[in-house]
Amino acid sequence: MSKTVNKQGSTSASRRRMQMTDIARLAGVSVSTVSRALSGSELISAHTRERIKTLAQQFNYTVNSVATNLRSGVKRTIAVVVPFEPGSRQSFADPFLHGMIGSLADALTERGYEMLLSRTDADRLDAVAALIDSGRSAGVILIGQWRHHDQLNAMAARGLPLVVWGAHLPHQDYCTVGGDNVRGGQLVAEHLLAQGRRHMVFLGDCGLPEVAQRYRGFVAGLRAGGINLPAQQRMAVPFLAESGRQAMFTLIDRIPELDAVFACSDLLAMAAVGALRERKKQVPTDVAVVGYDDVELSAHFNPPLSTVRQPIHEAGALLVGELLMLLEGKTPPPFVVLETRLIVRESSYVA
Amino acid sequence: MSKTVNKQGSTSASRRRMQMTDIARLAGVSVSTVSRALSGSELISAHTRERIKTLAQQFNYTVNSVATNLRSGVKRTIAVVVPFEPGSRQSFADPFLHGMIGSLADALTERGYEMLLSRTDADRLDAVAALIDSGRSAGVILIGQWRHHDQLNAMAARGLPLVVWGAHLPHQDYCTVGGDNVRGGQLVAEHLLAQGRRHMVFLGDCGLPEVAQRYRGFVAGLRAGGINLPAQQRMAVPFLAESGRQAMFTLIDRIPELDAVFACSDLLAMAAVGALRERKKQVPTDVAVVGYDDVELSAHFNPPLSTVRQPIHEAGALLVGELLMLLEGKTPPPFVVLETRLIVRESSYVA
DNA sequence: AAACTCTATGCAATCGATTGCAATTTGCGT
DNA sequence: ACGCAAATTGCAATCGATTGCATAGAGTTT
Repeated sequence: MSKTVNKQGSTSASRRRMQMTDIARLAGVSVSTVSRALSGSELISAHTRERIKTLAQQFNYTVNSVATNLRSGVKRTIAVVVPFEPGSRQSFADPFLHGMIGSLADALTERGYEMLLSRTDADRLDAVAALIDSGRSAGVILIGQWRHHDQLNAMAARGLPLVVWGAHLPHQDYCTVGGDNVRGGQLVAEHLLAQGRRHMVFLGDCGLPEVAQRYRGFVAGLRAGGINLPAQQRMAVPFLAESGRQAMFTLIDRIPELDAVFACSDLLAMAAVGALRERKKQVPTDVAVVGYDDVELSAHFNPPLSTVRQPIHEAGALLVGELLMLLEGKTPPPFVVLETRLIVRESSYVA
Repeated sequence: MSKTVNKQGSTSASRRRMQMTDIARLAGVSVSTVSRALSGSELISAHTRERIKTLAQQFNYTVNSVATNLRSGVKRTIAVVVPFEPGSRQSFADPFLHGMIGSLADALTERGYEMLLSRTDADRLDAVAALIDSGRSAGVILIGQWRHHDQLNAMAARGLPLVVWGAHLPHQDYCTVGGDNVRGGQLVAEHLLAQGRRHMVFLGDCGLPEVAQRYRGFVAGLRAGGINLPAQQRMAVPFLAESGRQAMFTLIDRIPELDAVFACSDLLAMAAVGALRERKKQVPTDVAVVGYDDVELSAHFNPPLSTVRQPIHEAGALLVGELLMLLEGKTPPPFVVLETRLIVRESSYVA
């Protein structure tokens, strides 16, 4: 016969899944034996073990991990939570998030964990706790702390296994991994000053801790060079290309002598370049642009984008590592600040 | 007191999770009553029900969905599988995938499902079956069929609830949702011909069904305009920016009279623009570039990128809808081909 | 006050696996 | 052939919930 026949001989609709009892019956042994054989227990004779394993494979049987979890209490699912701004769900669009998710997916797969991806309203972080309380996941990795430092502290106080990608803040009871945002902002300031720029603007919402730190570093760096950044040279924009573009138009009109833009994400920086181009400003000749994150596309942008690199890959591995430590009852470092480098490309450099 | 105390009064390490028996004891009723009260059953008096719900909230109790699933047999987790090319894990980097994942996340959340995100070696798709067989997820949404049409057919024959984003192929037993790739390629051909372009190149790996269809449409469109596309004007590149860049260099050297590029993804198109720029070719004046997907960034690229729009949002909703139909035992349409539009922007249009 | 509805709650089996302990089989010495 | 240890395998309790059926009260009718 060339065509294999459905083992249940059923009509395609109602196929009951194989389960351990079925295999046990087929092998003529008890479920205990099957369970032990499939988990490779030495208690079962090598011969029986192989026979059962083969049988299971033939019938496409895989142990039901839901039942296993229930019985053994071990969960191998980690929730990765990506908050979005209430109102617009759009924040998922930032390529930085994708890089982060990819690197977390890698790190989790490597350690044998599954990844439950969950988008949550940034204002309803209690849903995060429910992911753990309901047993759906063993722990949570949250990307960005947004405006909810206190809520996160409360969750940590409840002992929820939680690690956060974000800024290190004072009075912080939860674990964070993040870049050195202050230093990042400072590096950009120094670079732009060295390029002879004097009239800068900052794109980013300082309501978010990471952005606030970048801003602080930037302002401090400028001040050290004898330059002030008046409030009207800053615009609080969400991480959305269109918002960045609009904000940029406003700033161009407001500050005619504008010669440099520091955007707190590469996405915003790209949008800024677009807006400048529409207003016939040359990048970098007229206006230098620096972004943040160093997403993959930045190197291929036109012109290639100067930016502050966030070590995404390292971050993913660290976040996962720390969460697993928490789950094992160990105490990970309360915060890790990763090294941050400025990558100068053509968008801010005139030879 | 300002600091809240852990309900269990435990040392942070070993906190046993609340469970239904605890709530039952606290309320002085049986677990059955708690179960019914929390699920809002009319069998329980309104008064008791409210009392129990309040209690549960106070103690941060959420029913353990693992146990619920086991007992009720209903699973509310869907696996989304993103294959990567064996060898390089990089294919996750394509922004189109992120858009797709985002839209699936939305559609699933809306319908009350969780999303298990899984990266799998494109050559080991049997892992996909295991996701279902092991009960980790109720069904699978696979992004792209890659080179595994037959394996997918086999899985469908086994009755696995599976829907695929990709091309509609002959002899296909699994459900697909995809764009009209042939038409897409054809639209690009017509557009480029109308722009007076004559020396085109195609970037993309025709080993993948979707790409092959785009290529077919493109070639057909060119032929209708009296132009041939010799094999050496095509390069099989994976969906990676750097590969696109290198391929483009090769093609520029190989075809001096080159005046148009059709890349089978926006990512490749952007990389192509970068390579052209490095070789001092103006886009679109010297060379027109058209991409595929219309990812969010394309509109903000420099120059804004002409591209074929794939209706990602609609696709996500459809994929989820069809999978849920399968799970309910209904029969969804075997394939859906979504309308495909050419978006002309500056990268291929000279006024 | 007995008989009979309802309403609200509890008992116990069940989902599909794991695992400590008991039971059976096998092998070997004498 | 008998006894005993070692090697296998099976029984039954368990994980945390759900749900059909039984039952205890409250209220109504006669």
